[in-house]
Amino acid sequence: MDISKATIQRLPKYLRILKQKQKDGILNISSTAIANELKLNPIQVRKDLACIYKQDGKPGVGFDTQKLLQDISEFLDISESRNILIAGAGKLGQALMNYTGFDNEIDKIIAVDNDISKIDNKKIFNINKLNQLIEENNIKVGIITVPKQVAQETCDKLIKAGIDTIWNFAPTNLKVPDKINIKNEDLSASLTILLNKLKK
Amino acid sequence: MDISKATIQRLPKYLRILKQKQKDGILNISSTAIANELKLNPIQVRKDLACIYKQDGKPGVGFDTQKLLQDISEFLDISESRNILIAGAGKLGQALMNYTGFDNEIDKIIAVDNDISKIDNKKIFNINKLNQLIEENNIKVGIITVPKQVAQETCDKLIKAGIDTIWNFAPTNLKVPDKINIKNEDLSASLTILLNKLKK
DNA sequence: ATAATATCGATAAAAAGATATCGAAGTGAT
DNA sequence: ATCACTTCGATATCTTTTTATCGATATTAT
Repeated sequence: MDISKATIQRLPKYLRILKQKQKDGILNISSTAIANELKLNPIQVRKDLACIYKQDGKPGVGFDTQKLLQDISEFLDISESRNILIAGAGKLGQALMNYTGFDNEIDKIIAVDNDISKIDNKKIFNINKLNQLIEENNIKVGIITVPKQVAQETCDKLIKAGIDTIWNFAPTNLKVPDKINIKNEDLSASLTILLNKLKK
Repeated sequence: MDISKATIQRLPKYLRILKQKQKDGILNISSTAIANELKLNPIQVRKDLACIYKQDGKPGVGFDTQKLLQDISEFLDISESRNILIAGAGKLGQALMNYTGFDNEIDKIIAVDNDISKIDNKKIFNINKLNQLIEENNIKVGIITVPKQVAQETCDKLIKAGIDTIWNFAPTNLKVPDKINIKNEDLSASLTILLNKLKK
């Protein structure tokens, strides 16, 4: 079966809830309970879960918290390359480096910058070591948090160095070859949606 | 006509392109051109635009850059409350304060924090002035960038102070009353989608 | 003037996503 | 043991979103 984009996007949310439940010692959880926490429809939750779990839920009981957690984790666990490079160790770059929500998706996260004062040689490195860092750590995924004026050239450098998946936070639309996987994160678009709800 | 969420989300992207085109002195732009830049379908672009423009595009020519820009700007311009408060002046909070992509959505953006060393009384204020700041600036929209451990209590404070729209960046699912407009920004979910593409 | 090309809007079709229905299975109280 | 309740999965329906088709209009080159 094909798993939809919408579903994939909800999986980390389920995972977060399951971890909390497990911590609380709750052995089983129903689709209704998950749905309530996320303000979703229980049927939707069941359908999502049906795509990935190995063991069915039990009628009247729900899902085994531990096993479901395991199944989602396994699905989300991208073995190929879990190291990430951030280009730009400014406020946003450092915020993402310290972000506590990525524990399921990432092993190691490092940054490069051209401002020498930011370099600590532990997690932030000189940008001239870009190629070396990418190769040594087998990095495939890059996050761009540089100012928009230099975003495109930074992007080009990353691609040249072997990165094939890019998450761009600069407010500009980057152009990449077709084979490159890119997401232009548009905070402005997200805010617009939110404000538009307010309007009504 | 009802305008879809998906459409609203694309409008800021169109706006960004139109601004660039105007800067470049390009008087007309076709749906195809816009679509190419964003890797979208031209039909979709036309349909989106049809929802909001006041003047039609011309067959064979395209849309008047200036007028289209104006129409989208007007649509996105939420007059009611364009001032925003950020709770938490850490790396992420400060990054959002300085984010250059919000020019269309926001007039004024200020932050509060409990760490006195961060307070400059210009854009970052003591959290105990929260109620006063929200009232004086007629703020309706709050962004949460505090650590997840204190996110829920921060959220509650904001709502009590009169905020009715919340954008949460802490990696936790906040609970709010039904009347409150909330978006739990899930960076982890976004990254998951990206990595999942990589997998294939 | 004519033909080739680009573009539009309106309507129709297809695809994706969310929700409803229903029979079956498990739990817990009486 | 029975009954009321919860929950499941499968299938069907409905809604939203995207893409295709088509006739009409403007531009450009010949």
